Amino acid sequence: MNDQTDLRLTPQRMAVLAVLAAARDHPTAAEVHERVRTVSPGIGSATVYRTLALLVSAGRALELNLGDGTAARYDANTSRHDHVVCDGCRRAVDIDHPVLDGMMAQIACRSGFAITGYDLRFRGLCPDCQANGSGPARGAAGTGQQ
Amino acid sequence: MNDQTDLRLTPQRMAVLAVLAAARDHPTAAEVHERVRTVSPGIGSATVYRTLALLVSAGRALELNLGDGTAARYDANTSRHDHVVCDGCRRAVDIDHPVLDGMMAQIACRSGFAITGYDLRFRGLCPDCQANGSGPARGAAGTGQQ
DNA sequence: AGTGATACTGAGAATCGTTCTCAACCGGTG
DNA sequence: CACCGGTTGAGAACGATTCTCAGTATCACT
Repeated sequence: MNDQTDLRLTPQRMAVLAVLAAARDHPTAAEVHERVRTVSPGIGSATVYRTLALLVSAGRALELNLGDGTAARYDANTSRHDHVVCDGCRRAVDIDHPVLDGMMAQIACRSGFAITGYDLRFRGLCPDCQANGSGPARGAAGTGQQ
Repeated sequence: MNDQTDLRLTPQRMAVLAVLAAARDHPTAAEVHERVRTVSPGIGSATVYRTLALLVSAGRALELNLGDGTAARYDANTSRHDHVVCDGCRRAVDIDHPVLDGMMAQIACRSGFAITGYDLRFRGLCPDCQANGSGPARGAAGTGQQ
């Protein structure tokens, strides 16, 4: 009822997948739409959203929120990894790091939750923004969750 | 421009602060509005949002996103802590745990970012939802970030 | 080839959370 | 009292996302 039960691989879906696979940044749905349109001009935004959701639930893509109220971003790198988000330019960079499995067990034990995963996001200033002396972008300042 | 530089403590603001301080859950802005209204019936939602933003930037409250696309939540517990979010009922529970300071230094070194903080959120099923056998809530299933 | 059944699509409307705009208001000061 | 800047509430505006719906493509049979 969730997997590829009769799931067609239409041109639109292939285009979205290709765009996502080619992206080295973490595009929003709107950005994906824009890029897909260069190759499949008639595609509608609903289709892009639908396809993105499909890919996420099929495990072919990851959805991530930067923690400010901005649009969700998508990542074709589906291996376990985390992100650092720049407070200046909002860019998100992938990071690999030693995992928190031991901590998950502790948390599970103390909270009574059955822990299935975690999201970890670091905040900071990227090298470029440090050089430019840019402060945090307006509109999201001080709004990192915690 | 950020602190209590000429920040009036109006009845509305006191009401919002009081509601937030009394809340043991993590209410959304709409929930805060609803609760404040019982005490200050005429208050508008714009005022609630404004006040919440004010409290956050004054360090009197924390804003948090559950990572699905749902509304931001507010927390009067401003000490450094993280959350476990239930995939069933969407409840968020505070957790204290040994911190990641060492890891922050590593990440900073490897990524070139100047790391200023991090957001850590665990996902799982709370004891109640485990007992009820509830699967993940519809509408946000499989949508935790990363 | 003809016929359903079903999945997929695009357009646009609808929805939700949030912010903006604006006129009215309030409290303190000169 | 007149003024001033911060504050308020209502409602419009906004951006992101989902829903609705009618039209289309595709498959399984015949």
